[in-house]
Amino acid sequence: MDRFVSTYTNKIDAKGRVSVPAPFRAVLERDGYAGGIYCYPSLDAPALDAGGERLAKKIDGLLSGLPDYSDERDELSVALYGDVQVLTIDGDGRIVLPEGLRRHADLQGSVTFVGLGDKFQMWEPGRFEERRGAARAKVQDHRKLFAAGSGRLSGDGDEGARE
Amino acid sequence: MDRFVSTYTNKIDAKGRVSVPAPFRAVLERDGYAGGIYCYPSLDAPALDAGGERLAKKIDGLLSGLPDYSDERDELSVALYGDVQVLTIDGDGRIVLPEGLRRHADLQGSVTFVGLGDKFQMWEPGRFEERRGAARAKVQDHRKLFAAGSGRLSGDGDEGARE
DNA sequence: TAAAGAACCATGAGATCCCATAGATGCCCG
DNA sequence: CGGGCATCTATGGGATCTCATGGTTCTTTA
Repeated sequence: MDRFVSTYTNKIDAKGRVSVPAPFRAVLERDGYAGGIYCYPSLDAPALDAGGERLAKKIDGLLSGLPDYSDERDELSVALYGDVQVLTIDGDGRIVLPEGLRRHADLQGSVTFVGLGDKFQMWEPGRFEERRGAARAKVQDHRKLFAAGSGRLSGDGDEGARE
Repeated sequence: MDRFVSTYTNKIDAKGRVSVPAPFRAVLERDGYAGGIYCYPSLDAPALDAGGERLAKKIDGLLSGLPDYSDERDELSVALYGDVQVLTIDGDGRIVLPEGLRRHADLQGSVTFVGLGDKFQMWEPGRFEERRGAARAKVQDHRKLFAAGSGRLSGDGDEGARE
């Protein structure tokens, strides 16, 4: 199991600490954990993106596709690297969320960790519920496309009882 | 054949544990069991979908068509990965159903496991009977389409029993 | 030296493991 | 052919371990 999966909600304590869900920590270690996780504001959502080495490499990969010194690359570099913070995980599996990041995602009392495969996001729990609803609706819309392609993800419903 | 087949009903004990039917466990092992089964709410039924590595790869496949770091991918990931839970099977072949999943399928005293080939579903026994009845009626209507497998309709029990 | 940050300890709830029982099945050997 | 033994599965309960969380102490630095 080497991907971030599922969602967990943990509390932020008085000092701004939050426990990273244990399953996520396990993934990070397998991912070549180098003392800290990479974290930055999501480009298109009031949330934070985070991940380990694999995520960092992926960002590198995106940039390497663009010519050096191009405007596009500069812009993307700033967008992707500019706001990145390396958060260290303490002995008890907790991170401290810096003020800036917390503000972007509007995090206060607690944080919802959402696995997205090779990275995860941190959301304000209420906001995340909205987003989750939208995401589910979208999956419904696209189900036919999925079904046509690589097979049925979830062909349940009335056919569920077939044998 | 390593497909999930037939239906079984097992009890949920006081701690929320349920035995995964032994034949299903056998299939999971052949499927490259990696420490846990993937489980998520069915999109359009009060049931849970579950499976092993093959199912996980299928989900990966759905997303692999979308570009990294696109809004769309993030959004779909939330629904596809965010709702997934990895349930570990203990030494006695049991899993624990988390509260959220149990609620979606309205599971209380016992669970009906339904094999669907690549994956299986978990239903509240009563609800499943309703579905099964409806499905049978439907199949009767379209009998000719299934002419080749005419004998199978009522033979679920026997069929499933052999492995 | 005061304030901030990092490492360390404490604890309760929940999850996991291990053992015990019982019913069912199949097999061996008489 | 039949009795009994071994096995496997589902299920229950107790012991143990993990994790999230809160608090305290030590370090660093301004």
